[in-house]
Amino acid sequence: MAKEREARRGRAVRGEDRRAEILRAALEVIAERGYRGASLNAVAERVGITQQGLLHHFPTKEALLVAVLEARDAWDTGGGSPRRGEPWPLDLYASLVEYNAMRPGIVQTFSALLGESVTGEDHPAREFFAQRYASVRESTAASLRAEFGDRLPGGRTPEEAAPLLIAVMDGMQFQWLLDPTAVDMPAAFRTLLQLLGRTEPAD
Amino acid sequence: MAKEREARRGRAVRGEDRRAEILRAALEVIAERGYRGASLNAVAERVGITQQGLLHHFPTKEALLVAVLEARDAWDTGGGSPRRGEPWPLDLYASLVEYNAMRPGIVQTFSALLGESVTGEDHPAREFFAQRYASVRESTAASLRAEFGDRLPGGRTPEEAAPLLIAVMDGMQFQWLLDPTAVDMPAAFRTLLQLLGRTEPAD
DNA sequence: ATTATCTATAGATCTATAGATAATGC
DNA sequence: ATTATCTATAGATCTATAGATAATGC
Repeated sequence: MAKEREARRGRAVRGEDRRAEILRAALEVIAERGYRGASLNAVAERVGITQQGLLHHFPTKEALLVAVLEARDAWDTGGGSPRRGEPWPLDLYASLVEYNAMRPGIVQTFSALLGESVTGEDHPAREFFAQRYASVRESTAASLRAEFGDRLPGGRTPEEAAPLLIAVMDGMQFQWLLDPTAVDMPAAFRTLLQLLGRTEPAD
Repeated sequence: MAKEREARRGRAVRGEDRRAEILRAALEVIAERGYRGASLNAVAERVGITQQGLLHHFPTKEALLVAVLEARDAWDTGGGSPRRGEPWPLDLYASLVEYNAMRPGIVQTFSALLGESVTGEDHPAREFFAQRYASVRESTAASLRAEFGDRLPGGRTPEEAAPLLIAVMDGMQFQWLLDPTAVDMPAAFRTLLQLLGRTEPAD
């Protein structure tokens, strides 16, 4: 095991590369055991260094979690942030759901962190998620308003509909993680969009 | 602290009473720290006994969790199980959401456990939630079918709509726990029910 | 006699600090 | 000189077992 350590090879992995490796490993371990259950040692082992070696790159366990959360933020708003500039078209939300349906690892990590974050005011992910949901509700409402105006065809305001859309995404993720064959996340999302957007009942 | 222990008082708390006290304390501690983060000692302290005293009533930490899960099951299907006999009327689901909106502690405990349960095949709550959701999807679909027949007014099947309703409940709970002022759980649920049930758009 | 608790403690972890050693980049 | 890792280890916990003591119910 120790023989495989990077330092033994041609050259040690430096700076940003190593950090990225550690973040990927942390994401995996958190998916499997949650943040509280994820030991620094388990993450380090997966990278092939010691737990103390890991702490050279991230001085505390909490710093590592914060970096994971920030990486996700950059990652899934990477193509273009819904926070600045024009609101995303609703189609893009549907694509994101389809994208997530192919990435159980990421979905599992963030569902686990979301669940943990509600335990106690002091959980290090709590503030992150509270702000994230506020921001996502806002940008979703903006997208709905851009598409439909101040009232959706069914009579709802964008601010009423936005939390519903987000709740369906999150709720479906849990059902899907527990039994991927039981539910169809993208279909559920499209159904809700269609219910919100239609004026006349389907035939 | 030690002076307050039950054994010092007139008579020790016996059997079922003590078990109920421990379950209530465990529910609280899990809400605050999750299952992995909940130490037996923290639970025992809240009851006023030692950690070893607690293990007399529940031989392992996992046994305690199982008992908490079973208590919940009995608790919220207590008035009449949706699994046997007639399907619940949809109004009752709406009432349950309103009921939950008054009980952040319970909601927080089970949201935290749901989040943890998706981490790893071996999490002791995983099987519980997998079966629970299968069962709840089934009984919700049955309720929708009893109300609307094989197609809802909007054209959805009960089996399509049921996971959506459940997802909205769960997803809204997370948004609500992170910021109770930001969302209205019962209103969101009623909105979705109305969208699913209506034939004509609202005026 | 049984049930409820306690003290003592084994045996695993876990995070983090201290300080040494080795590799890299000027 | 700086960066990356390692060994050693302190100091907290945590779950669970063993065995003693006290209270309760016949």
